[in-house]
Amino acid sequence: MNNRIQELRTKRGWSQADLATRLDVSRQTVNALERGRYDPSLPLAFRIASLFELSIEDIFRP
Amino acid sequence: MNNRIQELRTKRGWSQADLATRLDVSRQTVNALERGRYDPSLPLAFRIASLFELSIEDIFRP
DNA sequence: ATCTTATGTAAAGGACACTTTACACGAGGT
DNA sequence: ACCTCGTGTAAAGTGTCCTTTACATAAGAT
Repeated sequence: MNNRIQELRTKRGWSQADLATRLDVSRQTVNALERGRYDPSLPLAFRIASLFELSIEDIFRP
Repeated sequence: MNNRIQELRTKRGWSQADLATRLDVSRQTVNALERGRYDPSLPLAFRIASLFELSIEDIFRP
């Protein structure tokens, strides 16, 4: 599952650690998501979409 | 996380086993999702949304 | 040259997502 | 009485999600 997390994060000038804090996950989790090591849980996907004010479908594509 | 899976399934006259087949998961997984025992993975959430022709946000709410 | 910041990665562990097999129960049809 | 169908649940196993701790490296600032 492809995602635009890195693009959306850097567009805002945030580090992975910044984003991790805002999502209430570890920095390693943000790194793993950006590098495609695994997909987020559904609740985390909702937090990501809400933070970036986009729909889940706009950020992730199957 | 709340979801409308049972409502959408019964509206179509499908059994849990019918839905499981269409989603390519076990019947127990459908039952667990409907009963709120756990949330689907993100890929499965996409398959559910696609099957019902709705957005993930229309089916699940945090 | 040293320090800091950002990123990538590893290992070990806990919790969750999903499987298969199996059993129980109620409702309806014959 | 029996059979089938739909649903609920349990136990054991596998893999994924996410954690903490820890180390490595590159780039930039001083």
